[in-house]
Amino acid sequence: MAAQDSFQDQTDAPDADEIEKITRAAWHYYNDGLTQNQIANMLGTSRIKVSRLLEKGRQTGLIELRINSQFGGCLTLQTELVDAFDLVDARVVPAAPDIPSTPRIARAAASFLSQKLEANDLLAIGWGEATMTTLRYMAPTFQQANVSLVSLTGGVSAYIGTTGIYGPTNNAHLIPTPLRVSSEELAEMLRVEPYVRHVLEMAATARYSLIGVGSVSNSATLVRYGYCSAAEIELFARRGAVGDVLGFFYDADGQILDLDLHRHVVAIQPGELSKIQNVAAAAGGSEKVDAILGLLRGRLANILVTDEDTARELLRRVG
Amino acid sequence: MAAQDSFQDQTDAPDADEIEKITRAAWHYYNDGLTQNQIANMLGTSRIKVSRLLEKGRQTGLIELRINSQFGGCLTLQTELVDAFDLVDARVVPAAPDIPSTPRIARAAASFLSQKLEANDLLAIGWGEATMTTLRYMAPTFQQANVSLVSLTGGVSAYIGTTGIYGPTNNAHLIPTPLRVSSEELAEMLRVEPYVRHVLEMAATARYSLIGVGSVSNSATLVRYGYCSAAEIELFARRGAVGDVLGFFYDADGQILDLDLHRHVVAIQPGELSKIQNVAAAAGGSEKVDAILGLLRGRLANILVTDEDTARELLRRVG
DNA sequence: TGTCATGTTTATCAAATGATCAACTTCTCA
DNA sequence: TGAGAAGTTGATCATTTGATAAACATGACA
Repeated sequence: MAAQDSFQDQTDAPDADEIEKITRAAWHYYNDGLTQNQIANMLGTSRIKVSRLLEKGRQTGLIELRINSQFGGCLTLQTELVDAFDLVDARVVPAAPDIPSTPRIARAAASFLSQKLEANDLLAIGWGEATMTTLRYMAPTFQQANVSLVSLTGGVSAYIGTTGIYGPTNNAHLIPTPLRVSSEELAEMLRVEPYVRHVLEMAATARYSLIGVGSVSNSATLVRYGYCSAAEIELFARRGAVGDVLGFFYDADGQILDLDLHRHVVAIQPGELSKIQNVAAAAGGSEKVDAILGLLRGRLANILVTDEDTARELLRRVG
Repeated sequence: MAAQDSFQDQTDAPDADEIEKITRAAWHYYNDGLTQNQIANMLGTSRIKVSRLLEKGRQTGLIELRINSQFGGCLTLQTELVDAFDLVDARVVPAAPDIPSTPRIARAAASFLSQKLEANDLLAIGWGEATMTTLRYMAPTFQQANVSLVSLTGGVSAYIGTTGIYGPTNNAHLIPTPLRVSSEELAEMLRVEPYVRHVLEMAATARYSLIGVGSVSNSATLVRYGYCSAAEIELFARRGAVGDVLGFFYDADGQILDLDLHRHVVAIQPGELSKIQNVAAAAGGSEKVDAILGLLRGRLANILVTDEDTARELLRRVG
């Protein structure tokens, strides 16, 4: 469990006073086109301080760059993806070799969701790195729009933490269990536990959900966080698994496999997930192409946020 | 009429190919944190070109800076305004001496509306400089979300022009007449003209509308564009006028005055305007405080976008 | 109280950026 | 065809900016 500490935020959230300053600085810098020096004079502070305020604003997602092109995102690939896989929507971030794609995809996912979520909406979230990173970028939106979080699986509380970054009035309804427990019996007991049940039922009522996609490899997040052993992964692969959602492995057609593991997972049932109107998957990278293909074929998600290279590969493979 | 040419855009809209490039460059620059040199290499162009693409993106509103603070805008003043005048929402841009406030307010208004408007929505627009500037910043949004425009008054077509900046599929339903015509009879004839009538009826069904606020002074836009003479303005002032919406002058309580002029105006009737759920007024400056106060007291608008100084003055005067 | 550790501010400097001006291309009209 | 206008691209340079490291303040703890 200790390993999950690395899920915590690296930048701490700015307080109200700082938000005010960042907002002011950002306005003058980006909208008014003033120099940092001029802003420093107006705000009665030093130039370097302004520089840092802006940097912090960008990091935390308080300052968001929105690109208003054709379809909100970037490329014609988006429409092609929507058509090819019969999706509700898609976002494709431009290719950028040598830059890790997860944070970029997370940025796009955060931007997408921020745009779609309305005041007092409920966002259901799964487990995984992409999900976590996306949430971090969305923190300011949660405060602003009073969006509540509800978890689809156990193991989420570790990276939501007890910090108040999701605002004072916002509730985060999390399942207070690990993603996987040691026995089938325990898992069942937890699933019927009133509070857990309540959260899972609530999750099914969300208008939007955000999930990650796991690949079937030794470097999968599930393995790195100790939820699965490398041996298990190999076994699943031989059984035809190409990826996982919420801890459930599926084959190339997106059919959930019948695995012991699945009875050890504390999460919403995949069948229940499809009750949610908009299921957005955030994932990219060549190692995840198989997993994403299966996911989309099995209609386990209807919105995809990915990167350009992955999108091209998906379209090549499906065409 | 020729005077209205100055309403035209100064920056021409980028074409599809350029939008693609700008989008790519913007992603790498703002989201990935690359330098313009690196981007130039990736895109196979020169550094200076990238610099210009980014500049153009910012100018046209394609690249939009969104500040996700407390209430989407900036300051606690926003909540105070909402409370004091019983508004639906408010946006306040931070004070910046020596910078003209109209474009800044327009930016904020554009950002606000872009956020609120949904696909296939209809936006009703009035006449005036602030409205025109706001629309310019919103051009990319119109293309993206397929929002249609409908005019609340005559005289709008002059600044919408025949350019395709509002997208190929987007319709702009404009009243093809001046704001004011020379006789009462002509005005009435135009108002009952089927097409004009159709547009006005359509306008009343819009979910959002954007209007400017005119002050009662010789420097008012109405005077500068020749719709009113200085003598008329003086007369209106003596009759108690503090401002105008859509060419209709009202007093300090926001009651529309009974003026000959009003029978010469080709526009939706003020009573009809209030059928629109969300009426956003974009205006600021010390010379407009009286006009805005009257507007809000008479509930002629329920959303205000203004600047910090004006907001403070409004609150001082009402308190 | 002193010392160490932590975080914050301040100076310095190299890198990055936008403005200016010159060169070039493209198009128009005689 | 060629001169001229209008717009686009490229080079140079001053300004702006963020990174680095040093100084400073702050607070915990022996």
